[in-house]
This record gives sequence, structure tokens and C-alpha cells, in this order.
Amino acid sequence: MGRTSDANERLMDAALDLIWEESYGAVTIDDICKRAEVKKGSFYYFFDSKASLAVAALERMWSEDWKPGLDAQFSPSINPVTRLANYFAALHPRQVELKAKYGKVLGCPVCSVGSEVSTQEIDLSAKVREIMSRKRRYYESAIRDAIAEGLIEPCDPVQKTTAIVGLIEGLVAQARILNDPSVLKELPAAAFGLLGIKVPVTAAAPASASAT
Amino acid sequence: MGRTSDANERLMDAALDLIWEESYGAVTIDDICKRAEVKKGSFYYFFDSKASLAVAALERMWSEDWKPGLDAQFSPSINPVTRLANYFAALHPRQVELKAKYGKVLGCPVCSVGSEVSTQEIDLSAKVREIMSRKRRYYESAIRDAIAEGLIEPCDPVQKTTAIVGLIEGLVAQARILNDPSVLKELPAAAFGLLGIKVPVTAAAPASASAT
DNA sequence: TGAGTAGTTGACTACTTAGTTAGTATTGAG
DNA sequence: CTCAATACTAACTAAGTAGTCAACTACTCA
Repeated sequence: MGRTSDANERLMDAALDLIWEESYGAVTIDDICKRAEVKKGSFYYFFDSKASLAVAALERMWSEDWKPGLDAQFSPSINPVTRLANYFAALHPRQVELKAKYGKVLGCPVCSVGSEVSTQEIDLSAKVREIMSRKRRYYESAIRDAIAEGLIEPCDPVQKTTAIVGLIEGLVAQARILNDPSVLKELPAAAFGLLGIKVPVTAAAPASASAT
Repeated sequence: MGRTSDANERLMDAALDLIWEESYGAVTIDDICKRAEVKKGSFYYFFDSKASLAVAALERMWSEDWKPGLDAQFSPSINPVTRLANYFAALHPRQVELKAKYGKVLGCPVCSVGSEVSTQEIDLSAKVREIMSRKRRYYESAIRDAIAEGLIEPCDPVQKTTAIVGLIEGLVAQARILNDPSVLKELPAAAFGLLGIKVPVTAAAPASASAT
């Protein structure tokens, strides 16, 4: 039934890259079309606006890139403290890699876009909140398991997760602003301090995830 | 000698407000001129570009609003742990107040702008880094004093400050994204956990600062 | 095979934006 | 009072921007 195309995927990829490299507001529909090698008429064939493209692009990023990696890293088969330790330890090399590839520390596209558009673009910020909430569940579940197994001292896992998310986001944002991934080296120790663990369990798994 | 004016100050105030309420990229020079009731010709009489106006506006915000408040709150005459406790405790009511005034949680303009423009606008992001670095010194000094006075366990104050800054920024950003100041209620406990203090010294001073 | 459908295109409009300029108004110092 | 420094303005240009559309193309499946 008719012609096939991957132009919509090229558009989502181009949009995500550009928004990540620059910012949501700095990227125009023309820029996205140019990078995706798609004419503007085709853009409007697939999407209503830059905001709706961004919503689709973020959802795609979640399901294609983030979710699979997080499912593996936060597998309940892994010791909950190890899950967290591996995840925290992976953030620094990840941003180093991004800096090597793009010349800049790019941080987290979801948080950057979220902070930028939260007072406008309601559909897009709803999607950002949705993705952040999905990601939160991995941390929260690990923290809950750690408490149940007596690996960390009892606490409210919801509050602890909020603090952990804040710490991660904040350090990642700092790394972007300073264009310096090294602040993320503090993350494992700081996060474990926050969780009330003195000696972090040193990572055993291969690490290297694509999330954030 | 010649005509006097406060148009440049009106422009800086308008720019800061608009950028804070929306974002750097979403605000145009025309918007700023309209809010400041200044014609565009006058804008270009005082400033070269939106970026140079933003640099001036941030510097003005620092010297007029932030510095005086921080100097008072972080006075060396105050117990260092109390300095931090009061500061942490003030962030939640501050964002509540902003939400009441503007209808939205606005977060921190410096961090938001910094994250948005860090990969472009080099002068503006240099100014952001400068202001963040100035603010950092207040925390760092309090942490150093607290260590010296044996109020918190010995640690590297530079690393601890990085973690504290990350936690604050991250929670403030979350509050903006969720349009909900209540995540900041976690800040004092989380920050003290990070610093290795079990029972935060309850605030004694009047609180209410304008910073962040 | 051919017919309908999914996708593509370039040229178009209407509008917004940054930035310029030539001339005008206001002020304080002398 | 006056004149030179400072500030202001309306009207302008050139470029960019979102969004539209009618005609076109190539694919798939019946």
C-alpha cells in the first residue's frame, strides 16, 4: 500500500541530536529538515510542529535507547547496591565519550529540554515528566530492594529517590555548563553518602550504558 | 552632560524576568523592548545583542540581589552549619513565593540559562560560570569552617561543595520541571546526609533571602 | 499490471526577527 | 542661554521562519 519511508525516523534522530547539541529553542524546523535531508513539506506530512516532533523523538529515545539499557543495568537479578553503583559509575565515562564525539559535554537531553520548556510547551514538558518518572522507578526499586535486604539503613525510598535524582541531574547539568565531565567523578561517593553507605560496592559488571 | 535615562536598567530587568519566566531562546529582543517600554533603537544604543544584554543583566542581578543576601546569610559570624542550614531551608519557601507571584516555579535563572546556552553563546556561559563560581565560594567556605570547628567529619571541601552544588541545582531544576516546589523540602535532610551530619541544626535566623 | 495510497517536492505566503539609520529631543555644564 | 553630549524614535532593510498546497512520484498489493 503505497510508498515506504524512514523520513520520520530521520527527522526524530536529527531533532534529538540538534536539540541535545544546542537547545530546543535554538533549533528551527529548517535546521532539522536540513540535517535529516527531508524537505519541509515532508516534515509537515509526518508532524504538526517542532513540539510534536520533539515529543515523538523523546519517546523513541526512551524505548530504543534508554529502556533496554536500564532494564539490563537494573535487573532484579543484580544486587541492588551493585545496580546503583554500576549506574553511577557509568555516568562519568558516558559524558567523556560524548565530549570526545561531539566536542562538548551534552548532559541529559530530557532534563535540559524539561528545564527549558517547562513554563511553555505543555505537551513536551508532560512527556519529559513522564520519561523522568519512568527512569525514577529504576532507582526507587533498587533503593527499596536495598532496604529490604538490609544493605542500606531504613529510610523513605521515595524521598531518597528524589534526592538521588536531584544529585544526578544536578551534577550532569554542572558537567554540561562547565563543559567538564570530571565533576561526575564525585557522583558515586556523594550518592552513597546520601544513601548512607560508607563503602560503595565496587562495580563488577561490564558497565557502558547509553542512558543519559 | 546630556540626557539621562534608566532605559538600560529597565532593559536588564525586563530581560531577566522574561528569560526566567520562559527561557533564553524563547525571548526575542522585541519582547524585551516591549516589556521594558523601550524602542529597539534605544536597545541597540545600550547593547550589542541579546547575549550582551543577558550578560549585563546577570551581573546586575548578582551585585544587586544575590551578593548582599549571601553576604548576610553566610556571614562568618554565624556558625557554619547554621549558615548552611538556613540557606537550605530558605530555598523551598523562596520557590513557593515565586510560584505564587508568577504562577510557575521558576527555579534558578543562572543554571537554566547556563544549561541552555553552554554549547553556544560563549560570553554568556562564561558569565554563568563566573557567577556560579562566586556562589560556590560561600558554600565552600562554610564547609571548610565546619570541618575546622569539628562540626562535620573531615573531607575534601572542594569535592563536598561540588556535590552540594549538584544536589541544590538538581532539586531546583526538578522543582521547575515538575512545577512543584515541594521536592525542595528534601533538600536540608539530603544535604546534611551528604555532609555527614545526622541532626541538622535547626535554623535560628530570620531566613528569607532573594538568591535563587 | 495498474490503481490507489503513502510519501515527496518546490514554490509560495504571511509574518517575525535582528539590526540600521537619519534625524529629533532632552539635559547639564559653562 | 546655548551647545555639545547623551538619549530617543519611527521607519526602514534583509533575512529567516512557520506553515500551506497542488502537482508529482514510486511503491505495494490485489
